[in-house]
Amino acid sequence: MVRRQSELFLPTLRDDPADADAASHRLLVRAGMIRQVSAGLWSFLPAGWRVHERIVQIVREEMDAIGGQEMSMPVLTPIELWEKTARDGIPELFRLNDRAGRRYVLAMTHEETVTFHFSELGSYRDLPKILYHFQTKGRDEPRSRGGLLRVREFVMKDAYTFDRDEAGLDASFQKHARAYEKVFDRCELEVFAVQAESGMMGGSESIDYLAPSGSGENTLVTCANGDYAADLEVARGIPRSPTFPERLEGPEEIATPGIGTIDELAGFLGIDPAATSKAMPVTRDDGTVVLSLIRGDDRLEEAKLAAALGSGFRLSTEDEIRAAFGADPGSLGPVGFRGEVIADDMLREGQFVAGANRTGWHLRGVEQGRDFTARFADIRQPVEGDGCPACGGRLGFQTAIEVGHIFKLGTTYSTPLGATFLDEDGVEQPVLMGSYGIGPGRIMAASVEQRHDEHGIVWPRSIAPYDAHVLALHGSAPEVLDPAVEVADLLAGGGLEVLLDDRAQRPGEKFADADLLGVPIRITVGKKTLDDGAVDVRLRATGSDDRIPRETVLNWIEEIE
RNA sequence: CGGAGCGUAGCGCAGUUGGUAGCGCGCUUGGUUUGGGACCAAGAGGUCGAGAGUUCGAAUCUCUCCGCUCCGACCA
Repeated sequence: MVRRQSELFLPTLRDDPADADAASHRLLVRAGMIRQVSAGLWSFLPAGWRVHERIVQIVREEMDAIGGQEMSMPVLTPIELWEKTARDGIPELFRLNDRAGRRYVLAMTHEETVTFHFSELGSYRDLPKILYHFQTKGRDEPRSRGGLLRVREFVMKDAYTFDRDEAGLDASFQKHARAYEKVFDRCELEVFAVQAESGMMGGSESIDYLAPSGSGENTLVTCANGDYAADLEVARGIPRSPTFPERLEGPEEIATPGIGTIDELAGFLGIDPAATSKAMPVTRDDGTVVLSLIRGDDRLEEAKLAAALGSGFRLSTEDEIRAAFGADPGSLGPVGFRGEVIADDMLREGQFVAGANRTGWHLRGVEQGRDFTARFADIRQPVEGDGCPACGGRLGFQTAIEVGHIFKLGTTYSTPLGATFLDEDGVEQPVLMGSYGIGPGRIMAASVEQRHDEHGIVWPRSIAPYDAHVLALHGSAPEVLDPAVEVADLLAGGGLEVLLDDRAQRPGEKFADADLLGVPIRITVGKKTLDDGAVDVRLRATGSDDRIPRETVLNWIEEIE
């Protein structure tokens, strides 16, 4: 197909939009692909939608390849379904009423709906199944940002699997993991598959797909050796070993007047900050105060603590702290504390300085087991340069975008929604489910983040808005436009999607717009070369130029592929 | 929801002690141009985010509200 640029709705901008920070935000807006309607609400303009739909098609093909069946479920969902799974209280749910006062939500995901439908099946003979759809999701995000990076309404491909047993669920899960790898390969997107938190989805196992990016919401932790990749929230790093002072037979009180921070404490005592401990009291949702304890030079990873506690929590208030410890924050420690202590694994070995639970006093030589007992877990946040848990190499951090996430849900949804089947023995069993999401808009943004230069976007062929961009310099002049149309038709006849810049604009503006839009192959038709019957072809990715006879352009393109 | 900032033409911005709104880009018309965002000339385009107040007079001062951005909290 040939699209004439003079007809295309493609409002490119010469300047960056004022509030755009992320490269993808900046360039997608400038290239005339997306426009903002309101906070977190974006329209895709024609060229941008073509990219989106090409990604959608790749996802569709890979889903179909693993036996997925495409369907469609409504965005508007009666709230009763969400009440059954106790997800009606999620703050991100958009809620609304119809004229009769019936209550609805805008689906933020479709586990409830798909499981509701699945209940119509009832036999082990119906299993397994893979159902999926592309549908708009609504999420009342407290803070949308960065163009397409985090939005309040977006299209997601969500797939759901139904299996009779763990082995089946595992097989379904692995199929999706492989399909996702293929999707990202085909989109030429660099993506790391990492273990992740299951968050509000529940379930046992999940894999997050993170695309390294100049801008994003996740921090990807990787080892240079390629042995390890994880999201910062679950990553495990091995910090340096502390330099401990001489061992003491028992804890020894020491006055530390006015000292509140670890740096002050370590400086005052003349010791390694890593030989101190930091006490961070938190209050569980049920109101009990728990003491979380980490090494003095570490930071608490709240996601890990939440997982270890198995409940929500918040930092304790000063009043709660005084009531529980009888001391001010800054002098707290595990020795003598009557409540639960959860300590970081790094405190298992050695003697540390800890607060004495007496304002202005600390204890030296505190060791676990002898002086206090605690439950140990990995609750520290890794830092760059930590040792890799797999190989001992150095860990590095990268900003990343979450482009997909797959979950083993088990019976989390099937039980409350009554999705069961009868096995061969006529026994009713809950079906085991998995759920698998991928965001085409985020893939689009991540691709731009990974592939752009100072002039604009550099799309991979697979998801580019067009395969080839034919520029007719002196566009309105028939002696140039006619051969340009010929070239465009030739390419289209060879199966390419072609954008023909037939506008009357000056050459420089056409080149600049072409660079911005980022179509992989550019063919320039101008007076300069037409005398020789030639055109110039340039690859956006490499900037390489070739001058070739215009009738052989298609062969040239086939050759380079 | 906390902190910071910004709302003036399609986009990017200026507007001093309050006196009735401007610049660049873009757009329209005519002309000269045309291989990396041309030039000349003539034009069109604004409830100055909204409301209330102070004032003879408000883009400008006061109050309230709304919207948007960034940081944090949050995040299937």
